[in-house]
Amino acid sequence: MQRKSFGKMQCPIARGLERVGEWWSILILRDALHGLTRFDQFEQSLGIAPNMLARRLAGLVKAGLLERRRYSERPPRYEYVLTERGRDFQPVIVAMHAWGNRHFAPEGQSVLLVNARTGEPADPVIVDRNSKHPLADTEFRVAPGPAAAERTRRKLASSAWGIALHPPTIDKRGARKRRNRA
Amino acid sequence: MQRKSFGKMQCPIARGLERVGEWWSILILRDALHGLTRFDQFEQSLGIAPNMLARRLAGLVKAGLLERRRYSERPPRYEYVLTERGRDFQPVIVAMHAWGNRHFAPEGQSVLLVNARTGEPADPVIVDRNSKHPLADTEFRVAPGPAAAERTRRKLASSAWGIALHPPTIDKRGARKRRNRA
DNA sequence: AAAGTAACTTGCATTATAATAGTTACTTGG
DNA sequence: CCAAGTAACTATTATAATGCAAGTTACTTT
Repeated sequence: MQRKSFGKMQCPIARGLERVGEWWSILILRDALHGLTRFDQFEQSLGIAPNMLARRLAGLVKAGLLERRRYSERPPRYEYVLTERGRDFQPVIVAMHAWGNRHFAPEGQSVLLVNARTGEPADPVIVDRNSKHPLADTEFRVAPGPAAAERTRRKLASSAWGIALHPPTIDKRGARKRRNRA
Repeated sequence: MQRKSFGKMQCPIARGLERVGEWWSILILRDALHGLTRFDQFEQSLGIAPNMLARRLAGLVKAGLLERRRYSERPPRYEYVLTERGRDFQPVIVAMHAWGNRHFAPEGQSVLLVNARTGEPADPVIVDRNSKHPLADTEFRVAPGPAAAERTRRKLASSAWGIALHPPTIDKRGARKRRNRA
């Protein structure tokens, strides 16, 4: 069956995933952000089959994250360089990096983010650019924007949507009378 | 063919993707972070087929991002609540949100992140917790950590790895003599 | 002239995803 | 007390996505 498309949902996360949500895509972007540009560099770094790599690179080019450009006329040779859109993906990579290190590195960290000058390890947090407050917990929530459709507004209005971390989900039915037992 | 596993790579991003990199998983986490907990809530919100949802929820439980717990004995009913590991995924969601809004909302933003008190729109940036400097450009780079294997060290040592944004990829071959033309 | 390199494409097997329908175990309304 | 409803799934069957291996093109190097 054809994979269901996220592209027509209004959610920006869904729209983004439509472009980078396939297997390999994010790892390719990781390598591109680390400076790789050539087909065989990606191939070696990832251990990916060439047909898959070709397909993913074409997809990322089509989505506007990479630009395919010829760096040699004869023989024809191409490289893949990040566009602004691709470079803007960096915060996602950094956030993934931090999360992965925190939760899936039981033997200790293998790849660190460090300050380029001092060499000291960095500890990435997301903050609001203006208030400088960390974007966590209950301080921030999602709200319908100017382009939100009616359906989107209803959805945002419904549940306890406050980027609710662990809302108390006590259900009446569970606690209620359990008469006909035995 | 069995999908190639990222779980044994040392990269924290790859390890994370092993857990959340499949179609739907990140959208499920988005909804969970917004307070959804029940099977049918996810089903409606996402428009996902129930078999897919069941598989993904089971996967996220197994990966330790969600906890499946009974909230009603008779009839047996279950809800899915985020674990700490799942809640820690929030920065990735927020970063994706910002990126998606910036690049894939040509009609204007539909879902905004706002300050819960003031209602003002937030502008998420990743900074280093200590230095407060934005983790972008050339200020930060990746480095091998204490648990890095030899292979990982070599890989990190090779390319221009500085989270290089747009390194000048001038190739000698392209510029070099093109003798036997015509 | 043979081997190497870069960037792919083709063919075919195996998995994953999806829509739909069915199942279990109750609760509720009339 | 019986039909309809609700919550949380499983089973079936189709189409697409993924993967490995091998082949191709067009040169460059030894």
